[in-house]
Amino acid sequence: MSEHDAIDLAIMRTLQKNGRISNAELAQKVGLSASACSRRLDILEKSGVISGYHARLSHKALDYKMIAIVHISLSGQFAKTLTEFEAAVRLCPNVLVCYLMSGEYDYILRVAAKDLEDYERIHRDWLSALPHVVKINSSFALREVIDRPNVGL
Amino acid sequence: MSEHDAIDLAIMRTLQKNGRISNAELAQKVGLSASACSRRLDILEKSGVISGYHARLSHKALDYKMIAIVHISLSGQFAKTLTEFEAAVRLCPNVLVCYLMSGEYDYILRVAAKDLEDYERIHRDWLSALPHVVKINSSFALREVIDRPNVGL
DNA sequence: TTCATCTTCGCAAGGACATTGCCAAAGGTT
DNA sequence: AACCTTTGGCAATGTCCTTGCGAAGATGAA
Repeated sequence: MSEHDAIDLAIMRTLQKNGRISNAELAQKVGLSASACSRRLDILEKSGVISGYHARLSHKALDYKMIAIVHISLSGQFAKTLTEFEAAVRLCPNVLVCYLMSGEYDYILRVAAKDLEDYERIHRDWLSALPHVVKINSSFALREVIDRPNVGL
Repeated sequence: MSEHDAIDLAIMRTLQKNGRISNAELAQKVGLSASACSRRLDILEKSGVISGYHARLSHKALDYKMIAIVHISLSGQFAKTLTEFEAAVRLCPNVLVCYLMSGEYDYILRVAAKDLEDYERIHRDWLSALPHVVKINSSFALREVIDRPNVGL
């Protein structure tokens, strides 16, 4: 594992805000020559510190206006049970986030839907069909207060 | 407001998966010449359909290995109460996501911490200090099963 | 239908950019 | 001091991005 100095952090911070900046401009912002900057960026990408770049699309354009938080309990905590559940949940394209959790519920999901009707379909065709589920609890987001891609550096 | 055809959708889908792809490669993937692709992309960006590009940083690589899901209840649902809470929570850099919710709890937060000790600090210095909070419930992620930036188109 | 108009494409060119090799400077170790 | 490792800058070459221009297709009115 490598150490990250101030320049690496500046590269990450800059690319977090503008992931499609040119290498030349990036180099200028962090105070390096283009070649040195390109090499450092290459290391950050290949080591997995920067795991990808993604366009952020306007919610309006995609019509996914509804976010649901879904708490799910399974019938047991056996490895096979968890594995089968996770394999199934990965197939649902509307599930943005899924965590195995400590506490009252086994999994927490963040699900995107176009509207309530769409969510009803997702719930019926996907969530209810997940294996080993004994309890599903859906809550709906009324407002998105924060949605940061990463921790503020 | 413009309509989006299959090519526009292909551009969005591609850039969602790889936001730093070159325009030449993007053009090839969607079946356009580089110039036509560049012009369409320009329109998508300037119209706000694509609102930005962001590098995705590995939380683990940055030593943020711990994700907590925090459920919070406030003392009331008055507009002033919500506004003050939201203004305060926005200041905490460790809060990645915050939704105002329907259901049992008022807010759900996703918080990144380096370790349990770090989370204890965040809880003490930030979360406990949020105004109008009457109940905080923290759960910890044991495993990240899915973390997608956007809905699969 | 026919013509005018608007849109969007592909092609070409020149200007910008990314990458690689090579060498020098800085820092650490024996 | 001598050596080794790391990392930056410069230069060159190949690639890429952008813009102007003309052509093809779509749209609408006479």
